[in-house]
Amino acid sequence: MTAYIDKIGQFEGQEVTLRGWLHKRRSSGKIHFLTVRDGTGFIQVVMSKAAVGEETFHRADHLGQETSLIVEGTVRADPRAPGGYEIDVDTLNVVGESRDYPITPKEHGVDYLLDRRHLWIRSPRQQAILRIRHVVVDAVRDFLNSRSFTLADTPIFTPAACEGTTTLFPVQYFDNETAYLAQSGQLYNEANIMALGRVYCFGPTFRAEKSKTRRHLTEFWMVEPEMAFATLNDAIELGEALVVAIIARVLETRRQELETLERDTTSLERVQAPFPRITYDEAVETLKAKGQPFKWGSDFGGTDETVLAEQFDQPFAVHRFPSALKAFYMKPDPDRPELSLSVDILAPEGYGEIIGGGERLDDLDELLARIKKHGLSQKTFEWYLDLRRYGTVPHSGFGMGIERVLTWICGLEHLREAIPYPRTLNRLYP
RNA sequence: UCCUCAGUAGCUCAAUUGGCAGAGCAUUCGGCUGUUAACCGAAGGGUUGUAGGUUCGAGUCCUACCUGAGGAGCCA
Repeated sequence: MTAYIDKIGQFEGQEVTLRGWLHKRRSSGKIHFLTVRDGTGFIQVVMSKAAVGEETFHRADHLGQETSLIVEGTVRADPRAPGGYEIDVDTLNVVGESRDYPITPKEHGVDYLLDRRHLWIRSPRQQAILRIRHVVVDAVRDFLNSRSFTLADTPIFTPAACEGTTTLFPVQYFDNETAYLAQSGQLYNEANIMALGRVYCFGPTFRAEKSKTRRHLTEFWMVEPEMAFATLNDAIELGEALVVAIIARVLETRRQELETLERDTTSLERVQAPFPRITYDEAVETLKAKGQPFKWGSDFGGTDETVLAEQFDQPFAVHRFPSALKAFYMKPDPDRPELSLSVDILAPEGYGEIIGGGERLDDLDELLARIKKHGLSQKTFEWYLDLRRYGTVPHSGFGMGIERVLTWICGLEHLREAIPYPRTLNRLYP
């Protein structure tokens, strides 16, 4: 009977076949302790010379870390085992040898590990992160699907900048025209809601910023919901509910992984809607009161975000940023046109911005003026302008960075651990 | 692009004021029937990132370059 470690308790007292990899080996003269992992968990396999005989026992003398193997043995409950069970082995077969595995139980540097990311993901900590990532993605999709959102994927090759400010990756392939890798599905989402009402796109996003910080990747995953007939407030409420749903699902199903990561979950337990909300103006006042040198009209730096986050013990929303700070499609506040109907949701504990969005400009003439003012080509945006010509409606949405959310949930030091194969300024391998 | 820091054994690091280049882990060999970062004993393992310079003598000081990290700007 083939068994998997996460469900091994069902087989107590029974003979099972376990297929996996040798994680670690400890040995005495007449007993081997093999920690085996099979992709679902870790378990200690005990091999005594008396039970298996001289030949099998000596075959296990030199098993290297990460040797793939098939063991047959009896499941036994043991209070000494971290998972509650051990396996007393009868037979052991090596599937693939492994000599001089480069990632040892000792600590390694970041660059060394990233060069071996294809192996690093085998370690317990990285497995835990990737499992939680899966649950986050799953929770996002379930949440949006259950609220009548339709997944409508947006293109990766795009003809121009969605947001003029950031840098794009050019691709030379299409005749007479440079294509760029998408940095947002935003504009296409706006077309899609006019067909489907509520939509989201969920895929990789590319930013050619020369960012060298623990908060940036050049390729990252973003979910972007967009709603027709929706205000800034609707977008904030959706964002809150989404974050709450993700945290609840992770706490519900991935306790063990959070423990592996030694994540103190008390701050996650506190997360509930509604989040504290402050205006940009209030945020500036707070920063000044806390002695930060900050001028109205500039964007928050990393330190500013941390100082603001210290005021709250859960995620919080900052809304109504100056229009000059935000993309051309952001709708101005009717009461104060110098402000935009925009929102950022920031994670607590200094993890920074996880959501950015707002209400979109739905008036044709105003949008035309913005495009001119930003020096963008009207021709490129004709299709986007059509959305204002044929039955425009107020609409809102946001983007949420999956790795940023995961970094916060897992309490990671670096964003690059939150994605299987991180792409940063200087990294394209493996 | 700018600022700061780092680069020594396969890995993580040490090396006092410029004076014999070392430890732990990993590997190999030996020992051990309850280990779980196992332990005990032994062995092998080095062009100190690269190229110059100062000096009787450079891992250490100087110059340039390479690579990486953290941060700024920008953003999710």
